[in-house]
Amino acid sequence: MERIIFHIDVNSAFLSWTAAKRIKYGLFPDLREIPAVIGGREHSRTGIVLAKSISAKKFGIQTGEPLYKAKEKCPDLKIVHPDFKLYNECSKKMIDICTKYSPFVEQFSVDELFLDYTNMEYHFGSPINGAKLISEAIKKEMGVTVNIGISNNKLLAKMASDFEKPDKIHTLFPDEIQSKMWPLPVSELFMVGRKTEEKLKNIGLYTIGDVARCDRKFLRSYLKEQGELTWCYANGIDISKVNHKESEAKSIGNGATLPKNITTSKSAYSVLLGLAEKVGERLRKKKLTATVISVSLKSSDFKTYSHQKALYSPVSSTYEIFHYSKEIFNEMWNCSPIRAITITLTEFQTSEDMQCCFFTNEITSKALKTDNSIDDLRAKYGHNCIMRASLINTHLSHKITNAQDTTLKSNLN
DNA sequence: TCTGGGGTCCTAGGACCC
DNA sequence: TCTGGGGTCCTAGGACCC
Repeated sequence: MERIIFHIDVNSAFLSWTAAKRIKYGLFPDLREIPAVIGGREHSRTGIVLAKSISAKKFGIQTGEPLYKAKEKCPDLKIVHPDFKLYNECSKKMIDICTKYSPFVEQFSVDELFLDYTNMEYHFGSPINGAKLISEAIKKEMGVTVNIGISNNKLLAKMASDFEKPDKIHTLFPDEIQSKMWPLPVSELFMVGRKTEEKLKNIGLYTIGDVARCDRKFLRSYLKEQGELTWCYANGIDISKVNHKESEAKSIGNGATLPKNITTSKSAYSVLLGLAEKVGERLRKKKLTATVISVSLKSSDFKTYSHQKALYSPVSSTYEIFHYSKEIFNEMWNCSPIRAITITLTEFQTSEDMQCCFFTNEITSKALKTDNSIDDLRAKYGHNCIMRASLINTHLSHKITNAQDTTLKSNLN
């Protein structure tokens, strides 16, 4: 039996959610009705456009471009800082609303989800009708609009939700693929990025239809697994299921682009310590330990290098994460200026497994106790209530600890 | 003042074992 | 001393997503 799958996508999510919150607090005008963007620190080199209003788009402003460039295109542009805590709350709320229309809901990203509507017609009517009910419920309860794509599988539903925006419902059933999807440029196809687009154009494939009609085996030999996938997607083939069970994270990482390029190992260590604190706190919050640590560096010419280390016993304390990332850093750094640093932890075990680990020594358990106390304090009184002496006044601490710690006040201004 | 931050998955090469 | 092939695991890098 054919399934009915919805893909639900919040229109300019970060901007819409922020706008809805401002309106709730009586702050006008509506950000969606003026040239406005959500973006980081305007005067720092890390400030880029994360989301834009429709009128900002009319000025040629694009997601991902530096804020100063956006401001050049539109001097009156309103810039509002992101509030990731709010976005996570909104994401959860949206899932709650959708779960009333089907128990099979899969979160795909902070602002997108899949919903399996199969057999729900009995309760909520035709797929179009069900989609209208969901769209109206989200609008009423959250004050934002969504696009909903409807089809028989996730890929086609996702492609459909990307058609005309905002506040629209589109279908893309298999008999509509030729007319609605094949004429689109190949770059519009899910999982075709810049590199693959170039390779496809090199062999004369410009539209999704070109790819669909090309020989499957040939494309596979040309692009390997990626070729197989692209051919299947171009033909609307996708057998993946809506996975409504929450899947465990496979990696946890934190990184930072520095205000200035780093040229000494001493300043790199400060950054590593700040990142180790952050990533460690997240790991411990999930009651996990990790056995692989990786450090990646971005040089001033935007090339990234990474090294990883498999550990004999799992770690979770800031002390250990810092210790090993420093070791990895020393091994790999060639003294060229560093633009950004990231620490990533993988290969998790639950911390219960670790507690009975034979190798857990006194230093480790002491470090863990300290970390847990700090984590508790921060959970209660906010991240900045306590800080390592070595990080004070480095202004790196500010950069790292405040990266996502935006207050209500600054968001409403 | 060019280009954030957090993820997943795939590939290719090398080490090591039988 | 020089030779094989298959399998697994690890690592670094790269592609893609939002």
